[in-house]
Amino acid sequence: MSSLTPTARVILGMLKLGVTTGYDIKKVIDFSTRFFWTASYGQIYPELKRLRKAGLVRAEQVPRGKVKRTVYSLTPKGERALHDWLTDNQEVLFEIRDESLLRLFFSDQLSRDEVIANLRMQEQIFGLVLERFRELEVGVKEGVAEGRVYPYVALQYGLEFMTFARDWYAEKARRLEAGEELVELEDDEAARGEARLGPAG
Amino acid sequence: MSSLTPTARVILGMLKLGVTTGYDIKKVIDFSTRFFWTASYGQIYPELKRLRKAGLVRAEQVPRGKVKRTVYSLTPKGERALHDWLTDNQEVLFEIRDESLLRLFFSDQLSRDEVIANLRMQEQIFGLVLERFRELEVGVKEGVAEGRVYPYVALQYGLEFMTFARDWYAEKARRLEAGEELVELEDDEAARGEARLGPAG
DNA sequence: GTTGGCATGTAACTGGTTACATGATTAG
DNA sequence: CTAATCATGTAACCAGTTACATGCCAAC
Repeated sequence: MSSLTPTARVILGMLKLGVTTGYDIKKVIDFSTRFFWTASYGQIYPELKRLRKAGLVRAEQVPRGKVKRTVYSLTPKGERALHDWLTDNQEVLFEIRDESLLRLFFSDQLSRDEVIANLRMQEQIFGLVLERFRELEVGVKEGVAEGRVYPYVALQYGLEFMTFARDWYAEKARRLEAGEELVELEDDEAARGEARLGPAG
Repeated sequence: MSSLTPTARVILGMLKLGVTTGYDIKKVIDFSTRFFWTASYGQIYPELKRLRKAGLVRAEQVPRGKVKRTVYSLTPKGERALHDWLTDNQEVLFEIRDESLLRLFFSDQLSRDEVIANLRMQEQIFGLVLERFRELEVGVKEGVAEGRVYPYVALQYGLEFMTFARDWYAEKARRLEAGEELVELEDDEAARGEARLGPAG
């Protein structure tokens, strides 16, 4: 398996895309991968130094005027490490931390109106993110002609996912507002016993 | 905004559902919220003690035989904190960390076959998770009749999301295998310049 | 002249995982 | 008798965020 630290992965990838300084890497992350992969200065700068010590990147001082500025690039070893990671299919990391889902999970504690409010809020949040993605789309699509196809493909995933999530919450909210149940019990017995069964205790 | 730590949120929610020991909380998390909210013993036990000091939960020694065993329950203050958090809509946390998306993002560095392999792998992984969710479905659905509706609703979200993700990767893989492009350029000029434009550098 | 962006960095902290340790009980 | 599971906990570590600090440069 790849021995690169999480932050090293974005860094090497960004260097390969021609992003050269720690500052720029952070900037590019913040309008591209940020929705599924972030990094802060507090990680990027130390990691660049570690990568340099490990021989995966080389550093060059290229000051702009009197502002010191370190330009990084991949060494052959770094290129190899990047490629190895990109093609390594042992255990791929996938993590979601979604507080709204956790709240949904516990929503039997809430009144119908409270649940509706939460669902509508989620609909709105995902809608806003979707809008942000749409704004990105133009710029990212321009990159396609220059060979940066996959950032656009990844963005498509984001657009579709956000659309799915927004619509899912909207639909559940709509049903609750219409007085429908979110879950229909198939079995008649349980269906007759409907309504106000409190949780276990 | 809610001042509960991330781990405190699941704990209070689980206590309200009638899960009483640190051990049980961990067990229940591991087959329910784990896909969008985890916690380890290293967090749960210390957090239970903190919550007790803060007066949100009370602890009672209920040994089973000679095995010491601490049963926790919510105090009125804890109930209030839980409800406040569940209805607090200031800034809700949503985080994804998806390495496969990051790799997709950088996939212009890879050959078509390598990309296909990655996409197929993702399809498979999401398919497996989907199966796991389907296995959970029966048990979780039984809870609905006892008033635990929303765990099942949350699971529905999971099922639909996994289906979406699996199919998305499958479709992209299919297209690449069929020799289609993942992105059609609208503009003719760029379309003629197709193929092998390396990234920026 | 002052705001904002370029550029780099560090220290303190938080949140979380992993591995380890202990010991009782139950099921086979 | 022994493996699995119940039950609790800690220490070491890792990853990551936030806030702070510095100083130059360009634009208004």
